[in-house]
This record gives sequence, structure tokens and C-alpha cells, in this order.
Amino acid sequence: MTAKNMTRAAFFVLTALADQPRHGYGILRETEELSGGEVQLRVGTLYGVLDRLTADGLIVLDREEVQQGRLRRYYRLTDDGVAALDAEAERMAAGAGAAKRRIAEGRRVRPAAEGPAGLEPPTAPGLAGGYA
Amino acid sequence: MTAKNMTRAAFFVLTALADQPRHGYGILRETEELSGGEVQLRVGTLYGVLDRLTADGLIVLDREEVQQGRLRRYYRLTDDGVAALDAEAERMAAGAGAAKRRIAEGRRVRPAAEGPAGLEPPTAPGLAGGYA
DNA sequence: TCGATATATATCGGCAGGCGATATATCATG
DNA sequence: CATGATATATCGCCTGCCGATATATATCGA
Repeated sequence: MTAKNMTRAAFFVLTALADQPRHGYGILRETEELSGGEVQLRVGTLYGVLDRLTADGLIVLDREEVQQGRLRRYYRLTDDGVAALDAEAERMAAGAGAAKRRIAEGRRVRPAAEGPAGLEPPTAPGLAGGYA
Repeated sequence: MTAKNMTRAAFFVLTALADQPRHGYGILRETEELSGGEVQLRVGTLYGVLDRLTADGLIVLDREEVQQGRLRRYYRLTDDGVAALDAEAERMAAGAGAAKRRIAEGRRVRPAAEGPAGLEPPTAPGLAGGYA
């Protein structure tokens, strides 16, 4: 929707890889654990995301291991990946802050009441805080 | 990807409506202004989102006005809408915080260097902070 | 020993949703 | 008189998420 709009799935994958390299299945488990089970990154989503992030140069294949007869393919963030994740986190924090502020701002005019709108016409139109 | 996963566009619309009722075109301008031009909610996106949010009971048609021969259709948040936006803001802030923390955590092992991985095998696997 | 579950990879088709393009209409500005 | 801002709305393309499915090995309980 914006310039380089990162998908949620991509964000979660990058976050899971931010502290150390992980393999696909590890990313799945880490994401779920990290969010207390709230976020569930799906298998069907994972590999597409991994391919796209690799193509975009945000992650790279770190190494391959064979543990107990099972292949593990480890990915890690590139410098670009770290930067992208950092920027996205910044944007999210800013957006969350803006939303919170505006909810509070609206609470003055809208104290859980119904009816066409606030009683007095809104004071100023757009002065708002801005995301950043 | 999670339980009730709200789209970005929906988030921006709800945020734009959080302080006062607005009409479609106003939402577009407000979103752009609010983010310093970084976020551009598209016209082709807007009305679908508006319909979906209405169907979900997160916003309602507040009123219709005719200003200088042009129709303005104002929407406002419902209580559910406020709650949903608040919850989403919380999730975003938590996610952003987790990402930031993990980036810092990884910086210890990955000081902008390249090579298969950190020198010593990562100390502990998953103790992480968790989103919330 | 057999079935279920966890670990681990990967693909495919359906469907939701964002976006560019397009259409229509009014008003202000150059 | 044309352009651009304001204001609504629709349509088709394409990206991307997800459920289902496939394959293979190891573990554990019945």
C-alpha cells in the first residue's frame, strides 16, 4: 500500500531470524512461542515468504545440516534484512502510537455514546500528531 | 495469519476515523497527511475496506452531507471498532518491541560480519522476551 | 509392532484483498 | 476551456496467505 510494504508473514519470519539463524520449521515454532501462541505462521505460507525474502536479499541460506536423517536448511538475515526489519518495526511502533493517541483524542468527543456524532462540531480538522 | 488478522488498510482507515467521523476522501487525505506522505491508502482499496469494516460492525455510516453539490458520506467507529483498533495497536507495538529486542540480541553475535554464522554456537535457544 | 505425533521439507489450488485504471460529477483556478 | 482538486464507485489483475496434501524419518505410548 505504501512504498516497500512488507507483509505480516515476512515480518514474523525476519523477527524469528533476528537473533540467530534458524531453519524453516524452527521459524514456525519460534514465531508461535514468541507470541504466546497468538501468531501462527502457516507451513503453506512459510516457503513462499522464504523465497521472496531471499530474492529480495533480506535473508540468505546460511548452511545445511543433516540432523538424525532430517535435513535442516538454516537461513539468516542479511544487513539489508536487519535494516528492513528495523524500519518496519519503527513504522509499526509509530502507527501503533498514532492509533493510541487518536483513540484517546476521540474519547473526549465519543464517551461510548451513540448518536450522529459528537455534540459540538470538531474543533480543528487535521492538526493531529502524525505517525513519526 | 492469526485469529482475527486485520489488514493494514483496515488499520489505517480505523486510525483515520479514531478521532472523529470522516468521509472516504477525507480518510484518504488524513492517512497520507498523518504519515507524512509515507502511507498512501488507494482509492481502489478504500471502498472495499469500508464495506468490510461495516459488515464486521467496526464502523457505521454516521451521516450524509451535501457540500457544494458533492456528496459526503461520513463514517465513524463503533465501540467494537475502537476495541479492535486498540487491540491491533497493542499487537503492533508488542511486535515492534519484540523485533527491536531481537535485533539488539542478534547484534551481539552478528556485528555486521559475514560467514556461516556466529563463531560460538548460540548460548540458549528460545528464552526470548515474547511479544507481549 | 503399530499408530500417532513431532520433526522437516515442499507444492498446489482457492480465495481474499490491494492497486491501477477507469468512470462520473461538481467546483475552482489558470 | 482545460486542468486539477474534491468525491463517489467499480472492475480485473496479481500478489500473497492458507488449507490440504505429499514425503520421509524418529520417537513414544498402547
